[in-house]
Amino acid sequence: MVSADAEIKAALHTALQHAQQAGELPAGELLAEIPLERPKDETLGDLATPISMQLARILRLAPIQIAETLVRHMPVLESIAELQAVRPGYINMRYRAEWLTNQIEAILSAPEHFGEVSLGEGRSVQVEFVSANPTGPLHIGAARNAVLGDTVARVLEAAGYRVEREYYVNDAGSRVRMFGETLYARYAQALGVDAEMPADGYMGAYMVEMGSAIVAEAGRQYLEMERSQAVADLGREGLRRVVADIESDLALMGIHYNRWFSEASLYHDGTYDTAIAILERGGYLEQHDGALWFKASAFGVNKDEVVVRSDGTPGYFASDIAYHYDKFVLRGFDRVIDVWGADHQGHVPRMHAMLQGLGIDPQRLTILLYQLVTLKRSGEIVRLSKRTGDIITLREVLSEVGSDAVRFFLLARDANSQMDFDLDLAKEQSDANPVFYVQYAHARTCSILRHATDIDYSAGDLALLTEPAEQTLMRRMIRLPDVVRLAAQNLEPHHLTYYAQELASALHAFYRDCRVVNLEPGTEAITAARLKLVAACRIALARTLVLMGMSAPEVM
RNA sequence: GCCCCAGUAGCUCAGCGGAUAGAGCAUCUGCCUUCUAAGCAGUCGGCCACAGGUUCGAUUCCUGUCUGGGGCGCCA
Repeated sequence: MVSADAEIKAALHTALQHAQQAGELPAGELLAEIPLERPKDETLGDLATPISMQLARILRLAPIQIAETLVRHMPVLESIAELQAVRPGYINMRYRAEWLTNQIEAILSAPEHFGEVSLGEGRSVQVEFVSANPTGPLHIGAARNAVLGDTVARVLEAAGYRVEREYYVNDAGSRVRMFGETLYARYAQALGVDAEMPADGYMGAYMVEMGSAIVAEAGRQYLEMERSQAVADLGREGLRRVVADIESDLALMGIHYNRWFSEASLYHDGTYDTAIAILERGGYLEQHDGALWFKASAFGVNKDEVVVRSDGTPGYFASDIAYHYDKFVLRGFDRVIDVWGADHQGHVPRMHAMLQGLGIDPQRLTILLYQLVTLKRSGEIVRLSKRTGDIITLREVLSEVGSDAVRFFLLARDANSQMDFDLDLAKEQSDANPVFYVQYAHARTCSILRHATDIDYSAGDLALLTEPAEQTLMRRMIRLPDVVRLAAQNLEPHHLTYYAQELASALHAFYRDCRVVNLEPGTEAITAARLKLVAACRIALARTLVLMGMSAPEVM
């Protein structure tokens, strides 16, 4: 699809040069970047540039005078029909009708690609998200991570990146041992043995259930082997089950990973040793107080970080070093995005320092932080704790609220802003819910098209669509690529939710103002044109919903 | 004490240095014999937390203050 923006910016540049050569504008430095914006008020125009205001000081002329001069020198454009210099000094522009309808035709000729932009140019990016400890079911707090990560991945795919989704399975370390101990106790209890729960064990009911389930399948065999062996084996078996549950929970939200990466594998295949040796060679490791430290202070970070504890076991940072060495060096991703809750925010500088220590450009790693979600039920904040078992699981919420609503709600806010997720509200909101508003618009387009199954509208002439509602709808539709670009550039998928509502709104207004399927004689041409528009709009709505990971129902 | 995020309509929140600051919900008022009323139209509602600064121009950038959340472990 032709980029109107690029064409216009180039033309403004040309106009400026011509005006200067003609002596109508004084010589002066040109702006590095030509600003182009979409007026908030759609009646002002489709695009506008405040360039004259920025040039006013450099050229020592009134903005409006510069704007008028530039308009006179603008070359003829494929995308723009009229230019107008107005009030403070804006140049407002309106799309050429033919260009606009061509964009709509383009949607119909490549439906599955509508909204795609070439930003990534085939570069590879790994998005690692959720990665919650596999010691219990996912709780609702993980959902924001899941939605953010998966939607960023979808947006980046649409923006031309080669994307891989990954879940980092923390299957090494002390928590996993504790998990095994807990499961051993629950397993033994299920067999009537009076086993004691470890002091810091996982108290949730799911451990009890898992203990019983393993008894049902495997009998007493773990009681008959050596205890430490049984704890290890049960831990591994329990982990396998929890990971399987996590996988199916996320699948319920349409989230599928390319890879489930084992933390423990980093220590078995030599990755850890290799990565640590690089830091050692660089002189970034230091032994003191019985532990091995990474000298983040060598990179201007205020605190060092423990790599190997004084008891000889590697800490989580040791794994992070090896894991990111694997991501960047062994697998060679151009970019990596780690999605983290804001409670881990303090570690970001040390992650970048560590990459520098490994000789990797830290700019290749983006740590996408999101503020934590507080969960409300009946107006009260619900505390979350895996240890006490007082949790609300993602699965519960999904069955109560549904994947589409969970995704939309969690996506609709900037990751940087805190949010309350009110369970009662999410459940109650059925018809007043923006989720249904958008999906209903899609269902409505399908409904219209069902009424026209006998009509061949392939030759419909979009030039006939001159009603304001038709014009507005077309303009909203072709904005999707801009939204994708914005969301991909800033890693801000929440823009999609606002766009979706605006697009749906335009469709509903069109439905009110313009009768589509009309069987009266003499209306064939306009009916065909409108059907074509509706068909294209259905694609735009469906693509938007798909980008948000939501379903696009044909009937509601 | 130091670091990070936020403070915009009654509520939940958008707003990439530019025009009269927007949406949904809530309030109030209209609109279904015609392609789905899960819809549409209208109404009410704002010292953009506060104080300075930079700028032709600040809700947006900078500094400080206040308020809320998160962090400052040989936890992850």
